[in-house]
Amino acid sequence: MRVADTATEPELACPIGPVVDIVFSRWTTPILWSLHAHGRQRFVELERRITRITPKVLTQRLRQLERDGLVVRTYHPEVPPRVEYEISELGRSLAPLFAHLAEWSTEHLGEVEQARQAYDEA
Amino acid sequence: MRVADTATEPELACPIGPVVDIVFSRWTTPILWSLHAHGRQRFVELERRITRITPKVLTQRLRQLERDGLVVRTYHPEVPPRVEYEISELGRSLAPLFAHLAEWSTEHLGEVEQARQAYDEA
DNA sequence: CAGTATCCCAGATGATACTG
DNA sequence: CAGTATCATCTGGGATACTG
Repeated sequence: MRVADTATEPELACPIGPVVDIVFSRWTTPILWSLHAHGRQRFVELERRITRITPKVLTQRLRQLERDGLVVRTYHPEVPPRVEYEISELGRSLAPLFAHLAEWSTEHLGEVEQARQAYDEA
Repeated sequence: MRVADTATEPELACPIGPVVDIVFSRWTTPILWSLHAHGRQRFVELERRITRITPKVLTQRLRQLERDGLVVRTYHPEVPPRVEYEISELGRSLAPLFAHLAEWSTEHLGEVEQARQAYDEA
C-alpha cells in the first residue's frame, strides 16, 4: 500500500481509485449481489430482480462486468435463446469485501442518519 | 445481513446500496484518503492534492461529507479566513474497509487487466 | 428471450469570473 | 483564503420501439 506518490498522480492520489471504478460504478453492486445471492441467472431474472433497471443499461453493465472478468456469460444457442450469467471466481473474491461493507452499514449507518439530521437542523 | 427481501425492494435489493452511495460517490474516496493520509488540511491543500477537482465541486463534496458526519469542518474567523477539514471518528471507522479494498486491489487488479485484454481480443 | 436502435433529457461537471 | 455565481457542456440513463 503505497502512499508516497500521493501528491504526484491526479485523482489517483487515491490508491483505491481504480477498484472503486470497477466495483462500485452504478448498478454493479446490485447486479453482483443478486448473482451472488441467487446464483446463476438469466437476463430476465436479473431484470425483474433489479427493479427500475432498463434492458439497455442492464446489458451495458453486464458487458462491463464480463469484460472485467467479474461475471461469466454463457450463451445457449436455442430457440428461444437462453443466456445465463454467473459470478466468476474473481467476482466471488469480492464477497468478504461486501460482507465488510454490510457490516459497516449495520454498525454505522444510523450515525450517518443522525449526522444528517443534526446538520439539517442547523 | 438480510437476504430475504432481496426481491422486494428496488435496487436496494442490495443491502449495501446506501453505504455505497455515501462512501463511494464521486470524489469522496480521494478526499477521504487525502484527509486520512495527510491529516487535517485547509481547503487549498486539498484542492492542490486532488488534481483536476474544481473549487465548486470540492466544496460540494466536502459539504456532503460534512453532512454525513464523515468529515469535520472548522472555521477560524481570521483575516484571511482559515478553514480546516479533518476526518471524523465515524470517517476513521472506514479505514479498515479502505485497507481491505487496497488489499483486494493489489491482489486482483492484475486479473481484471488480463480479463480486459482477453475480452478485447475477441 | 435477449437484447439493439433511437431519441432525449436532467443532473452532474467543467470553465471562468467574482466576493467577503 | 475560501469559497459562490453563472454559464456552457456533456454523458449516463430513461422511454420507447424494434429484431434474430
